[in-house]
This record gives sequence, C-alpha cells and structure tokens, in this order.
Amino acid sequence: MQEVKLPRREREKLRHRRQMLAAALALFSEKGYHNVSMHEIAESAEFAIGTLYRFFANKEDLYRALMLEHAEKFHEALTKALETPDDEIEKLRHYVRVKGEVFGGNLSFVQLFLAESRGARVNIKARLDEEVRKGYDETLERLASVFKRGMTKKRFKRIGDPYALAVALDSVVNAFLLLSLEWPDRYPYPEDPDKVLDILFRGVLET
Amino acid sequence: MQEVKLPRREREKLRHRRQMLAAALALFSEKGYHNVSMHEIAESAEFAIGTLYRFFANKEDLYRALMLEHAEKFHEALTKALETPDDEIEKLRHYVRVKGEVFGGNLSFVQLFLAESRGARVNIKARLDEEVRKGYDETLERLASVFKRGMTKKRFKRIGDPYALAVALDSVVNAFLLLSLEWPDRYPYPEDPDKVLDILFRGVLET
DNA sequence: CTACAATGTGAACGCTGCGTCATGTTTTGA
DNA sequence: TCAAAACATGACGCAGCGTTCACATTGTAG
Repeated sequence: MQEVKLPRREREKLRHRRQMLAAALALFSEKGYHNVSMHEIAESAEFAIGTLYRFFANKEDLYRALMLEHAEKFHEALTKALETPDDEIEKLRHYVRVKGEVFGGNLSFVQLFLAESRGARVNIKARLDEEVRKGYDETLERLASVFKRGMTKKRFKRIGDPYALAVALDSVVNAFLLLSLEWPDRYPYPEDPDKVLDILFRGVLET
Repeated sequence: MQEVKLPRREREKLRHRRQMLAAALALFSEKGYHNVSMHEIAESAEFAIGTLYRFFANKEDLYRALMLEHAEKFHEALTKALETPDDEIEKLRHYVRVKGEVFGGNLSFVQLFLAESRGARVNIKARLDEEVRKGYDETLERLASVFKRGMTKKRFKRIGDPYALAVALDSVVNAFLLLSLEWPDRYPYPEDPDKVLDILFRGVLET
C-alpha cells in the first residue's frame, strides 16, 4: 500500500490517470456510458483526446479500468467486514454497516454500476461483468457460509437455503440503500444495522 | 378487450406493429437499447426501415411503446393480485405468486426493464421512466397499505415502516426471481409463496 | 378497368463519435 | 548545452446510425 517512492514523473502520470478516471466516472454516472463521448471526458479532465488514448486503449478499456478499481475496493471492504472474528450475528451487523458506509462514500460509482450492470449489455462488459461479478459472488458465498455456520450452531432457524438467505439479505440491504438515495430524508439508511436486520432476524433467529 | 371487429386491413397493420415490437423487444433485451440499430430491428422484423418509421416516429418512440405496453400488463396483474378480498396474509401470497407468473411469462421484457431502468439514463426515458415508474410506485404503495392494515389489525408486528417493508418484500421477490433466472435448477422460483414469505413472515407475524 | 388511397421500400444524407498520427512541447541524462 | 526520449496535442479520416423522401406496390371503391 506504500507507493510514495516513485520517480516524480511517474507520480504525475498516475495522478493524471486518476484525474481522467475521476472525470469519466462523474460523467458516466450522470449521463450513462453511451451518452458520454471520449472527447467529452478528455475535455472535462482538461486533456487532449490523444492524451486520453495514451492512457486507455479505447472507451471500453477506460470503462473497465474504472469498474475494476472501484469493485475491488468494495470487495475488500465487504470481505474484511465478514472476516472479523465475531460471532455470526455480529458479522451480519458488520456487513450491513460497512456496506452502508462504502456505498455512501462512492455514490457516483454505485449509480454507474446500477445503471450499466444489470442485464445483457453484451458488447460492453460481458467479460468485465465476469470479473466484477466474481467478486460479488464471492461475497455472497461468504455471507451464505455465515448463515450456514449460524445454523449448525443452532443460532439460526433453518428457514431456507443459506445462499438464498444471503441473497435475500443483500437484496434488502440494496433496496434500503436505494431507498435512502431517493428519499434521504424520509428513509435514511439506518445507523443501527438491526433496523435492517430485524426484518430477517426476528424470523431467522432461534427464539 | 374485444377488438375482433376491425377491418381486415387494420388488423394486418396491428399485426405488423406487433411483429416489429416483438423483434425490437428480442433485440433490445439481448443487446441493450444502444447496441441495437433501427436497421437491425427492421431487418429482424422483415420490413424496410421506412416501414418501421411509418409506425414509430423514432427510436425512442418505439422503445416507449414497448415499455408502456408491457408495464401496463404487469401493473394490472399485480394490482389485481392485491385487490382480492382476502385477508392481508393471503394478499401477500397472491402477490408473490402472481409476480412470479407474470415474470416467468415475460422474461425478455424483464431483462430489458432491469437493464435499462435503473440509474440515470438521462436522455432516454427521463419521461418514460416517470410513466412506468408511476405504476411501479403505485404497486408498492398498495403493498405498503397491506402491511399497514395488517398492523392495525394486529396481525403484523410493527417491525418497521410499512413502505419500507413493502420495498423489502418486493426486493426479496425480485432477488429470488433473478436467482431462478440464473440457476433455474438449483434455485427455481418456488411454487409455494410461503417459501419466499417465510423470510419475512416468521419475523413479522405476531406470534 | 381505372383512379385513388394506403402501405411498403431502400438509397441517400447529415451527423456524431471513436480512434489515429504527424507534429509540437517538455523532461532527462550526459 | 544539446540530443534523444517521453509525453501532449487536436485536426482529420472513417464507420455507423438515425431519419427522410421520392418512388413502387398493393388494396379499395366506383
């Protein structure tokens, strides 16, 4: 994680790259992939098109870089949240809380992801999706194994397949996050993770 | 609902229109709005481009027609499902079952909807979204009021805001549907709606 | 059979947007 | 100080797409 000792030139190069990615993210998330031109991105980042193409082979490559970098961040955070040595219930609480935090700190990326990710955007992605998706699926598997462990420990009722439960929890979390995005005032994402988990907990927990 | 008594010519016109819409839906859902050209649609429907433009003013108009027609179908079905005079629990069961049915019968539309609806596809839609979204929101409101009624009747615990519960249920249903789309064998959408509802019920129901 | 309306056709046009490359500018190292 | 390497630039070529319109074909009514 230490990258301070790079030749002056290289550091600037990286900084430029980041600026371009940032500009691209802002534009993509606001207008959607297809409604943003490479010229627009270059202009917004205050570089010439040629320069943009010096960093990214083409539009899709730029997009892929954007997605991969952010997705990795998400994946790491959520994985770590589930790695804490706490018991199962506490793990789920961590998950809900951390997901809310990472989400809130990367709104434009989330917006972009939701806008472009679902369905068969065959040309774009197809391969990208596979990579991003892999991390997401892995997270879901870890979530599922938390449920599974909880069941064998008799802390959770065997209400359904652990993976299905993981999917259910994650989708509820997503729904609440989306809701808070639309009406931040009326439905803010709750500080207390149990406000979310109760929906499952009060049913899943062994009484 | 009876439209049989139309002049021969008109009926053919309608049939052609439907063929074009069907071709468009197939292509859009497979490749996404922006990756399908009007030429492609025309060819796939076995008409000339000029003919296509005789039926739809432009690409967006065609897309709008597609979305509106299908969305209406969905909206009607779900509204009816919640209108049955049964008690609250039965209504929810209806909802889960009917949504599964309509979903299963319109896979390509669902795929298209999921692909294009989320996020800020500013140019396209914006206005369309508003129309389709309206129906969706209305359905959610009705769902919410089912939860509310159930609470006042003391059949449901007051675990959270009724609207939030509605959103949660709907998102779980969607997640299960999506899941069944990806792995039909391992996670088929359950015949028995309680398989889905249990996740909420066993927590929400007053013991 | 004829004239008119309705419907179908596809070549052509204008425009947008991706990606290239010859040229100019800055940095480096000797 | 100077040559070579690294980097930046933006006018241009080119392909693809949405849309139009003058013309052809088919159906209808008198």
